[in-house]
Amino acid sequence: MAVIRRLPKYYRYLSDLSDAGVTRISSKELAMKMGLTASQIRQDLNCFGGFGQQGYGYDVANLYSAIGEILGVDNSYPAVLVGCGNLGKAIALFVQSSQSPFKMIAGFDVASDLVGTSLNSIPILHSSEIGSFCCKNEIKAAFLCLPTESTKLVVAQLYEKGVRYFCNFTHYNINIKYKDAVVENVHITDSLLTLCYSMNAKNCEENEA
Amino acid sequence: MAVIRRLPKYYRYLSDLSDAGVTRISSKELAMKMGLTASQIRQDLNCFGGFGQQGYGYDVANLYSAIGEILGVDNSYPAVLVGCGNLGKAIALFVQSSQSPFKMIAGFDVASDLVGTSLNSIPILHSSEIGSFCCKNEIKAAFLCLPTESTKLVVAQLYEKGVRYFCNFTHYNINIKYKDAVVENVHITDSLLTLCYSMNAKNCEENEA
DNA sequence: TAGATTGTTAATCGATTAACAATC
DNA sequence: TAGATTGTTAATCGATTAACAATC
Repeated sequence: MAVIRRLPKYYRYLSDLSDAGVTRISSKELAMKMGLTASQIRQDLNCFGGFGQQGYGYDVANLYSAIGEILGVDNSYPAVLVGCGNLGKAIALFVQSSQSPFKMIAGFDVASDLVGTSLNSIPILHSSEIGSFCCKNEIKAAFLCLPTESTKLVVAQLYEKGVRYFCNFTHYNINIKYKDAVVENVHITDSLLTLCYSMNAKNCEENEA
Repeated sequence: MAVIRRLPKYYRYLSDLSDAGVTRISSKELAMKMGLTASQIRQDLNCFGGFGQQGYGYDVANLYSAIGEILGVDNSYPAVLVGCGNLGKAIALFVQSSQSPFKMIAGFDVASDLVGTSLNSIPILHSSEIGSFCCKNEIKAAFLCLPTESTKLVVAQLYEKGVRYFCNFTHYNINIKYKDAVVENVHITDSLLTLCYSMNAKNCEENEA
């Protein structure tokens, strides 16, 4: 649902507003800040209940905590990182630093110079231990930052042990085989090529003129 | 347009098929592999011309190179990286390694222990030089991997020197102020919270039962 | 009371799916 | 010719926008 994908954005903007000391905001103002329409914001927020007040607007602190609760930001789901290269490292630090709803409790890799070391206090184990580790620790979520070629096998192991939530930076399409897996794909290559398309289209325009 | 966002995906899958030695494919088969409908694929591809052949399907090599041309993958746009921390580093290597349409020619940072070093042969300069560097090298595209707080100022400098294409990993909303900037936002925090929402929603379901 | 702004319904728009004639 | 599969049109679905009555 498109609304749900916008909730984290609302949450971010409300956090900023709150930090800036703003206590109330109208859908119109928020729309301008976010680049949406006021109508859409009212429609979106009403999916989850009447948070606003006619003639007044929305109470920033109220709305912020309400959306936080809908998203479940106060959770601390234990998660694992598979692939501890540059991207994996960045993601791990990312997950640890911001008040994230995930707690990275282990990293996995096959590189012998990484196994046994740690990533900002997260231990890096050998990938052969993924299955037993996830089983023992009742892991539900995994971050996949490994090469696409190795992903199929890793996902099979994770799924078998009950992992159903994936933040997937690889190009392996998890949902084809595992219909009930919940997957957030982050395909940086696709963003790159989309940007490239725009530059290319612009070029063509200019050449025509 | 939704179709354009799918082009990079088609391109990826066709590349894989080509590597696997597949020479032709029907919309039906491709749909299954990609998790789309055959109808959608035919509709999408027809936006750019009749690449298929009735009764036969699509020629993989043909379609691959046609989409590559539409995307403009053979370009090599010079680009800069702003923010050379863990994420920036991962992105830089990313852009360099895969046959990417961008060529990262410089990185910028304010950290004195980074300035003067290099990132896989890309020189890291001090952020104060961004403007003059981009001007001199006619840079059109920038990758933003710096803290959100510093981004406003950096974008102002880049925009002033003619940069109009941004791959933005920060939470600064470029298009609010710069309407004609073309921006690909990659908001990992949002993906994280969306995933969290799903886990949370599942939990609630279970508690109700 | 008057002004502001929401909640909510209706209208519009765009994207996806279904169907089928065209054609290889 | 018969079978397969596209190109393309029409139908459906969902999401966005506009409008306005309700109400603080």
